[in-house]
Amino acid sequence: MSNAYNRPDQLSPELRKRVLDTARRLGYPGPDPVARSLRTRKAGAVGLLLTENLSYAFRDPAAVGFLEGLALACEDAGHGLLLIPANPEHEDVAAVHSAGVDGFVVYSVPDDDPHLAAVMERPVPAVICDQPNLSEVDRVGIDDGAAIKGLARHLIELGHRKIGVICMRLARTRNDGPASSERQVNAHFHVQRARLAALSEAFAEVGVDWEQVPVIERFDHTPESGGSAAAQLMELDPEITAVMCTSDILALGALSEVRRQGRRVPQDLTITGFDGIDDAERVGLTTVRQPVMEKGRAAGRLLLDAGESTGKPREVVLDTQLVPGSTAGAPRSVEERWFGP
Amino acid sequence: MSNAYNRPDQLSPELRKRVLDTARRLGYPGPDPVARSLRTRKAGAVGLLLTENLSYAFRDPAAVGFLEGLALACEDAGHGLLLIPANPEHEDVAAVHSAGVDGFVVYSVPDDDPHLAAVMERPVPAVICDQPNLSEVDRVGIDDGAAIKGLARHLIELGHRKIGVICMRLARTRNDGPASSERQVNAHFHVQRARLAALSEAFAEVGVDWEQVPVIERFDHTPESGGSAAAQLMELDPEITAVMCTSDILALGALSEVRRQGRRVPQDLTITGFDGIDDAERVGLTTVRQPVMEKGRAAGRLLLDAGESTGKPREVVLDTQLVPGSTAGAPRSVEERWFGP
DNA sequence: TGCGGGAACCGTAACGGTTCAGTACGCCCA
DNA sequence: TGGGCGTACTGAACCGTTACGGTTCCCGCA
Repeated sequence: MSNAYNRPDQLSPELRKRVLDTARRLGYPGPDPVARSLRTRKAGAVGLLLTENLSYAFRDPAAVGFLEGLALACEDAGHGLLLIPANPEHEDVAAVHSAGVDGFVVYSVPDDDPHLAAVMERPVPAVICDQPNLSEVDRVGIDDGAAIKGLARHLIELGHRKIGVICMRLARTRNDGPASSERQVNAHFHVQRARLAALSEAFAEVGVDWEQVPVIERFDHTPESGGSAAAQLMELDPEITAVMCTSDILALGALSEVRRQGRRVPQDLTITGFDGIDDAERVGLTTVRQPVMEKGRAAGRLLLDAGESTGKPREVVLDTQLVPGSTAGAPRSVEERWFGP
Repeated sequence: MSNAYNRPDQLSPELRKRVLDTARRLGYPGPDPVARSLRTRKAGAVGLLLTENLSYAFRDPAAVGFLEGLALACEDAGHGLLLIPANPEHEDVAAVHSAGVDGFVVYSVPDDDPHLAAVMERPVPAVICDQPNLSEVDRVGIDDGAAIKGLARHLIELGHRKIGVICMRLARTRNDGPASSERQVNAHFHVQRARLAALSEAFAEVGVDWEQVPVIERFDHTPESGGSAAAQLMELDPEITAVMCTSDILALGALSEVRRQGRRVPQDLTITGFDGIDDAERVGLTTVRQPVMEKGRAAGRLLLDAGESTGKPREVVLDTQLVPGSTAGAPRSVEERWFGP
């Protein structure tokens, strides 16, 4: 029976035909994939866990790019891609437990996420993308620190010393407003933590005290968040000459809010992003491009490649690229700001 | 054992704790989801079949919107969403056979797609979105004919009588160029067939002979395709005053090609799209908006709602909306075109 | 003390396929 | 003619779980 479907060469064509005909006559719908999976211990699918509502993943261009790459890798290997419904609000891990997959890709979740813990308990391989940075799991990411340091040095060369920062959520608890340096250091999102730490280092090199640099945190990753954060930042410290955002989405929001207030970019204020999404490049945002699609593909390949033998976890670090757009320029002195150039 | 994990109320907390402790000590990783699925006959996942490479789905904004809605519906029901690797080039339906899912959503595939046939053979429910229009399966879609007729009447009122059409692929075989009316009528993509038929009807009402209307088909659904098709159309019949495209992606490509050639839109040429994607509304394209996200959500709900009892298939038809943008205007007469207004 | 009844617990039979050992049979050659 | 061999096919065990019915145990009541 099994042979008739799966190994045509193992039995005579005539018998095979007879078996198949009979099966059809009896209304047999073909081998049950679940039973097969049970026996062969292969599900033919990869699970994807992300920290946000599933629908969010389709709104964020960076996430969509990642998904595209991952889907590509899965397709190449003939595997399905199972999106796991892990609502960050309900701590319901059942979906992770009941996912019939050969492995997990974990995309950008906080290090204390219960869903992540559930994934780690499952006896299947996992690859973590971006964050968290667990030492015992395969990982794909970029050098967040080096990437944003390049951007920081760019602004420093332009002459900026008084900056403000807008960052994404630092923990699972909502905190829309200034992020204390303690909160920054203890952030549960490794990527944000690394970027902030790198910024602090870069500016320390030119004598800027990080404690004096306002860092505004936003829970929701939307342009609106970026806009309101920019407003808050300018009110908090009108002296700042540059706003560095840890994502393009936030930066685009900030850009439009700043312009709405009548300030010119970059003459009055410099704004930078991070990611290199299409819309950012379209409007000329100064940012860092990271290969989001390639990241997804690398994650998929890492998971599906048999080379699981080596004891220590593998790590793929992809290159990034500084994109000098038109939203960064030299800061104007205070005199210039008041009396013109 | 099973009870300890799944029905805490069926046994004393003390025993439950003992069982769980022992299980942990023995390195038991928790119930196996595949075995559970086999026993309970529930996979907790919905399969999605689309006609294109998986990665395409993440490039087309309309498809992304659909995915978002579908993911939302799945999430609400606690189901996963399995993207099935159905490469349209290889006719390998194994992936459909080995998908452990409770049902399928089929999105916009040709009526002769072997993957679709494989889905129909599986003893699980299915919902078809957009196309094809099989009589025995639940369906979600829009009234393509009525929608594009509205657009056609809009152009007719403006005075257009000589139009050209750019449409998406009509069959699984590549045909980049004019589509004979026979090919139009026999198109394997119901949506395209319906739209072309409706256009022909609408223009017949004002005495336009459809045989004289050039219809350019493009296999790839990209702006580049739209651009080259527009060029071909203008060369084929320089007299046309309007280009109607069956998608926004094609229309945006056509728009930029037409402008590149130095013609003004809508003064020299009217261009229309279909779908209502963000970019289209951003540039003011005259088009028809369809609720893509809602479509995904409706498909998911239809599949997951238990109301499977009724004998005949259910059908959800969503509303569309004419979006009069700035790319449609009154045609200029031949004199005007040559000698100015 | 005996009995009814309910709660707690346990054993076992599917679920549907794959795999592999084992059997039957035909054929060749000594 | 009989032994050996290879091929075609069959049957049974196993994958890990859940559902279900049976058994035990304990308590209350007559």
